[in-house]
Amino acid sequence: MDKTFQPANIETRWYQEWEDKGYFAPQGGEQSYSIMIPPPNVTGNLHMGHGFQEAIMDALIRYHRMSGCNTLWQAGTDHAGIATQMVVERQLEGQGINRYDLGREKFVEKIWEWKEKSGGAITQQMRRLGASLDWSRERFTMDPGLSKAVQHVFIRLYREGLIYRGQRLVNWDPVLHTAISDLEVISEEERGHMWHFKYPLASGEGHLTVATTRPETMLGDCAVAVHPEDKRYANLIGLAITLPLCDREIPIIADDYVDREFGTGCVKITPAHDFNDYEMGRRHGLPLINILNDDAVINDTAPISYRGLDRLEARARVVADMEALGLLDKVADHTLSVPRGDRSGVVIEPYLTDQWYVDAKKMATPAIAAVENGDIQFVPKQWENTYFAWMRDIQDWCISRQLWWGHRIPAWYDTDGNFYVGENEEAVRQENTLGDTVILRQDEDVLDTWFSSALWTFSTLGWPEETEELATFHPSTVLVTGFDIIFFWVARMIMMTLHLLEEVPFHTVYIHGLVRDSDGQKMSKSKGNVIDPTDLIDGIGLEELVLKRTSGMMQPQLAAKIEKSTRRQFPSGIESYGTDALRFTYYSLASTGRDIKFDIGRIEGHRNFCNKIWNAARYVLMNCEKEDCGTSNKAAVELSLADRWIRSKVQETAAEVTRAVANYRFDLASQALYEFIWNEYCDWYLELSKSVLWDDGASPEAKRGTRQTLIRVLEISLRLLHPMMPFITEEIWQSVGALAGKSGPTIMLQPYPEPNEHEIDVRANKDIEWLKMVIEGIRNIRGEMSIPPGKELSVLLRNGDENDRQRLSTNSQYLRKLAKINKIDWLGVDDAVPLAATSLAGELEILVPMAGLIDKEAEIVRLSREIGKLENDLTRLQGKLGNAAFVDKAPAAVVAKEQNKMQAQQQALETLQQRLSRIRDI
RNA sequence: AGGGCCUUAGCUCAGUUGGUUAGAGCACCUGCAUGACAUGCAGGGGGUCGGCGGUUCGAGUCCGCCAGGCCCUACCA
Repeated sequence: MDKTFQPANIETRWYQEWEDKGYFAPQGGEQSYSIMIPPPNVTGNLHMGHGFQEAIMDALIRYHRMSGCNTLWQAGTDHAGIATQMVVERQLEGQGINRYDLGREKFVEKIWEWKEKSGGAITQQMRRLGASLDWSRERFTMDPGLSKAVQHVFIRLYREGLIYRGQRLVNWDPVLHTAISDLEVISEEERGHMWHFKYPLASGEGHLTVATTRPETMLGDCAVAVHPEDKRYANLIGLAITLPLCDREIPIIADDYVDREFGTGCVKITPAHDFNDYEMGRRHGLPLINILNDDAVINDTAPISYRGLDRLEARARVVADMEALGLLDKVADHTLSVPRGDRSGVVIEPYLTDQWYVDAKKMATPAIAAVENGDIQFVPKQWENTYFAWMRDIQDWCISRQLWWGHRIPAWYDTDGNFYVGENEEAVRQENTLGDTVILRQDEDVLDTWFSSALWTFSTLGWPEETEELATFHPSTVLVTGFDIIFFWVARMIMMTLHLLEEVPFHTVYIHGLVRDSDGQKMSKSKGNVIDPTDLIDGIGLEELVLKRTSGMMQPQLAAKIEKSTRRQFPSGIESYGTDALRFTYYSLASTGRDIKFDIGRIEGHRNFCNKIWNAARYVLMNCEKEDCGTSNKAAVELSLADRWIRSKVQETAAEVTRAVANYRFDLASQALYEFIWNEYCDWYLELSKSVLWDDGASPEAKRGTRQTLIRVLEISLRLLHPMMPFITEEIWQSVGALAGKSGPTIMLQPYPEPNEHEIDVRANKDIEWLKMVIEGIRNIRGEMSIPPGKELSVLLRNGDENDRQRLSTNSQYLRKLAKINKIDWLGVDDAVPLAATSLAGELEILVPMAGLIDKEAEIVRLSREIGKLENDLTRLQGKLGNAAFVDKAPAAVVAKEQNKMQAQQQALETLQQRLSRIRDI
C-alpha cells in the first residue's frame, strides 16, 4: 500500500467493476426500497447541487441495499423542452440556419442526434460520484414507453374534464415564442419610470390623468377605471374618453379594485395585456384589444404609425407623441417588479392565446389530504407549510408550449375550429365519425416537460402496463430533492399520481438545502463562481479553471471580473481530493438548513480523513497479514480492556449512525463516524494495541485477541462507512474482509452492521475514560512545562481509592507506553509530598516531581489558572444550591447531582491550593 | 403587502423533551522526524449563544418586541 491514499488509482476501476457485475440492480429481499432520481436535464452538466443530491441518494440506497432491502435506484433524464431546443438552435445558428429552415421534422431529428451524442454527459459524471444507479433501467422522458404514458394521461384527463382548452392571458416569452407557466416567471424589482398621461374627455372639456409603467399598452386601452366611491370622479363615471393617438372612444368605468390613494386614482385598463385588467374587463364586458404579435412587435390592430415597432421602440414613440400633443403630464422614477422568463431572461408579456390547462384545483384536494394525514411526510416537516400554502391557492396549470421538442398534444382540429382528442388521427376520425372529407390537423404544441416529469415515479416502471416492477417498487420510498422544485415537481407528482394510480408517489419527501459558494452566493455561470464537482475530484489547474469559467458566457463583459476573482480565490487552481472526500464533505454539510455554503477548506479536512483511514488500514494490515488473527473463532482469544472498549465503542457508533440515517441527518452520521474512527480508533485504540503487539512478553492469546479486534473493528467501520465513502472502503475491504472472516466479492453487498447492545461494555468504557484522564493529565503537564515528548518521566500517584489502585495495576503497561513513563509509584497519604507539578483525575492526584524538569513559575501559572476555573465554578454552584427555590423545586436528582459536583470541586480546589502553596513556599 | 426562516468561537456549522464548565472541523499559538499517517502526533488559547424584556428554581433551547440577513407567495396601474 502507498503511504498516502491515491483515490485516482482506484475510483474508476471499482465503479467499472460494480457496474459490469450488475451490483446496482435490485438484488431481491422482502422489503423493497426505491428512489426515483429527480431526472436531470439531458442538456445538463453536473453541478454542485446534483453532486450533493446524488451523494445523499446514493448513501440511502447503499445503506438499504446493504441492509437487505430489495433496492432500486431508478436512473434517467428528462427532455427539458425549452433548454434542449435552445441548445440545438444555438448550434444551428453557428451554421447560419434556424429551425424554420429545417422544418419541424428535420429539427426534431437534429435534437435526437444531439441527444445521442451529448445527452449522456451528465450520466458519465454521475458515475464519477460513485452513484449506484441501476443503469440497466435508465429511462428518458421521451422514450416510447414514457411517451405512451404521457399520451394516455392527457387523453384520460381530458375525458374526465380535468384538462381543458381555453383562451386566456398567459405568460408569453416573445423570444422563445411560447407560453410558460407562472412558476417559470421570475419577478424582480428593477428601476423604471412612471409616465403620467392626460386623457381628454370625449366631451372636449377637461381630462383625466392616468399613470402607467408601460406606455405602449395605451394602444390597447379599453377603459379608464376609477373607484366607485371616489368623489373626485363620481360625476364622470359613464362618460367617455377620447383615447389619444388611437382615435377611439373608451368609457370611464367604476370598479372597487382601483386604489383611490395610488397615483391619481385613475387607471387605464388594457384587458389584453395585463392580468388585473383582464379580470376587470371581464367584469365590465370590455373588448380585448390585442396590439402585439408573437414577438412583442406592435401588430396591425394599432394605429399605423406604430405597426412593426418593437415594444420598447413603441414605448419611446408613444411617449414622444404624447409629449408633442402636450398630454405628457410628467415622468417619475419608479421601482417596479419586472417579470422575466427564467430561461430567456426577457421581459414576459401577458398575451392572449389559446392554451391547454390542467384543472389543478380539483386535483389539489386529495393531494393536500395525503400530506395532512401523513401518507406523505416531508423532512424537515417545516416544508409541509410551504406545500400547503401553494396548494391551497393553486392556479390552473398551463401545460401547452409552443415548441417543437416534447410530447405533441394529441388533439386534432378541423377547419371549423372544432377539436378532437384521441390517440391518433385515425382513432379520432373513428371515434367522432368524421368522414375522409374532413381535413384534420394536429395541434402544433407540445406539453410542458413537467407534465411528463409528474408521471416519473410510475411511467419509468412501465405504467400503464401492470408490471411487476410497478407492483414491487411503487410507491417509491423517498423522494430526495431541493425546496426550489416543491411546486414545479413534487406537488404535481403528488396530484397526478394520486389521481391516476390512487396511491402516493412516495412516502417521504426529503428536502435538502441548496449548495452555495463560500460567500453564500448562489452558484451561477454569470457570477463565475461555479465549481464543477469533478474538478474537486480530479483537481484542475488555474488556467484551465479560468478558461472554464469565462468561456461560452451569455455576458462576456463579466469575464475580466470573473477571471480576477478566480485567480484570487484559487491562486494555484484546485487540488485533487477524490470522490470519497467530496462525498463525505457533502454529508457533513447535510443538516436541516436551507443553504449549504461550500467551503473548500472542509473538503481538505476530509481528504485528510481518507488518508487517516488509509494509514490506519496500513497499520492494521502490517500487523495482521500473515499473522494469527483469530479469524476462525476456534483458537483461544484473550481480550484486553482496550479490546473490549473499542468493540463497545464501535457498537455505540453503529447505533448512532443508524439513528442519524433514519432521520436523514447525514451530518450527524458522518460526524459520528469521523469522531469514532479518528479520535477513538486511531488516536487511542491503535496506540493501545501497540503495547500488546510490541510486547514480547504478551501471550499468544492476548496478541490474537488484539489482532482480532483490530481487524474486526476496522472491518465493521468500513461497512459503516461504505454508503458514504464507497471507493476507499471497497479498496481496503478487499484486503481486510477475509482477515476478519468475511467472504464475498464486494463490500457493497455485505450486510450493514446492526448495532448490538450486548456488546456495549459500560465497565470497559469507564475504565478507559479513567485511563485517558490520567494520561491526559500527564500530557498536559508535559505540554505546558515544555517537557520534550521523548523524555521519560517518573510519576507519583496519591490519594486514590481502591478503584484507582485496581485500574493502575491492570493498566500500567498502557500508561507507560502512552504517557512515556518509566516509573509509577504510590505515595502514602502521610508521606511527604515532593515538589511536583500536579494534575487531578477525580480525587486521584498525579504528581510529576520537578527535579530539574519543572519550571516553578510555569507551574504556579498553570495551577493558578486551574484554581481560578474551579473557584468560578464553585461560586456558581454555591449560589445555585444556596437558592432555596432551586433546592425545593428542581427534581431531586438534579439537586443531588449539583451537590455531588460541588463536593468534588471543593475537594479538587483544596488539593490544588495545597500544591500551589507548597510550590510558593520554596 | 402577506407568510416563513436564519443570527452560537476568526470562518463553516452541530447543540434532541429547558438541567454538568455550550461542542466539532478549519484557522491560530507552542512543542515534536516516536517503527500507520507531517494529508501527521501531543498540548493550548478563543464564545456575556444578535439586542432588550418576559415565563421558570433554572433559558442557546419556550414567549413577546427590536435590529440585521435571507427566502417564498402576491403585486398598485
